[in-house]
Amino acid sequence: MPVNQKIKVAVDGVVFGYTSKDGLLILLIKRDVTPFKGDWALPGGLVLDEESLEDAIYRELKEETGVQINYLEQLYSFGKPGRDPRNRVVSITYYGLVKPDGLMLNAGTDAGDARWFNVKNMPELAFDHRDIVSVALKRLQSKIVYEPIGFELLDEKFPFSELEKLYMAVLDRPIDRRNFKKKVSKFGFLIETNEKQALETAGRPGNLFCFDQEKYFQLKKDGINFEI
Amino acid sequence: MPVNQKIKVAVDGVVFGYTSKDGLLILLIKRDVTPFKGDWALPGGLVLDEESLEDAIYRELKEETGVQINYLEQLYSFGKPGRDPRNRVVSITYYGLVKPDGLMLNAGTDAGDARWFNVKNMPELAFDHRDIVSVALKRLQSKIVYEPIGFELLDEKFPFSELEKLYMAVLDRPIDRRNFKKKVSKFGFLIETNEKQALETAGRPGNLFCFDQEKYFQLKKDGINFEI
DNA sequence: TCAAAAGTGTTCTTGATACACCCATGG
DNA sequence: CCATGGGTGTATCAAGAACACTTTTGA
Repeated sequence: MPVNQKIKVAVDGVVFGYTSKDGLLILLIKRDVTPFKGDWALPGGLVLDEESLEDAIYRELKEETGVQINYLEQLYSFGKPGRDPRNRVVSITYYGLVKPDGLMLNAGTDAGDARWFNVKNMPELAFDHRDIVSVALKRLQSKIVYEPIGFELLDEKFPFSELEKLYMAVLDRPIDRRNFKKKVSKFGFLIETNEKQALETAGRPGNLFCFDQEKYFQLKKDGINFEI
Repeated sequence: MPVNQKIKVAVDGVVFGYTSKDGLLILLIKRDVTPFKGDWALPGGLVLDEESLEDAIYRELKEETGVQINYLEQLYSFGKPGRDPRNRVVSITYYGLVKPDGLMLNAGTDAGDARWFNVKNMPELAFDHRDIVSVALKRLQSKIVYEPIGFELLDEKFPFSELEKLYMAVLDRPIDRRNFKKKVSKFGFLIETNEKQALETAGRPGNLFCFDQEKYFQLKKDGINFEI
């Protein structure tokens, strides 16, 4: 039994954001140390001896980017020898979702080099972070059709078209507006408010909706399952 | 940056088997060291400095149980401080499937204390292994309905009723034989042979079927998705 | 000849898909 | 009054669910 194991444990986070203007976004930081100095990478770092994995990823995200996470879930663990050229590092990765009002960076301490990139227009990434992003994107795509995590990427109140465009951006395919509305409405956790969208552009303003989390959890507990 | 991190990295495996006689089975080993000496636990152990996580779990399963794994997939990583009373251990867990002809234990070196238990009749487990099994079972249940991993729990040739009973055992609910057969047959990767089941009991013997892996991968590549 | 398990089709209901015109607003 | 984007309903088709009797074998 090797008690003198040399493996280190890290956490890394794939944080997604969304705006209809910029599409599906991912949060990266610019490395200021070797290896891969100057390259972009996922936020993350080593786990402290006494903190849980979740605490570690929240701490790293706060320190390095200052974003406010709405949803976080463990993704996968990467541990191939050689993925970090310095030491053997096993990284437990998470993916998170941020609402548009939390996209503002630099609220943290040393977030000077954090930036959002459109997922279709990412730079080269350090380590095996490209693989991690790829797994995260697939997970997001498959999860968003059977749990309403899409709402965690929108403001509290949003026009219906935002939800629709978000799904198109994440799933990367067209969606029929009428069928989509029928499906989503059927579940009953979408509340229509009396307010209307504030426009910056021409076009008819849409009604604002919000997500009824209470009702969703109730439905989920009763065993009703959401599927888009 | 803490370079003197004290966390250890382990792998643990939830290995499922199935026979129509005994139902859905899980592989446990009896601990012969403290802590939890004499209790049952999942097979697993610390990862060696130079081996991949997958190599580690295969090695541990072989050393501790000698089973022959047909399917293996990473499950989840558990890392709460205190889950192991001795040291901080982060465990990357896997779940695996074994065909009935690989159920034989003791082919390994020191597998004297490995045993199969029906999932509905497990003993108390060491550490947080009960939680791990619970996650694995949910994963198996959700995976078996959209990927044909069920075939990895049956012999090469099997009567159709075995497949049906397996699904009932895993999903823990009744299934209509005719509807199930229609669904499964529709995909076209189920081959009917001319052979008939050898009976130990009364009743009409069923035709034997086998799973066409080639065809399945072809269909999958073409983007056809299986769902029971 | 009885008990046990396998084999097989049809009907009905529900959900999925395809599709086009009118409405409210800003410029 | 025109351009832009939001809002809405129906008809067709496919898949899912419910359901019972006949056949083959061992005892």
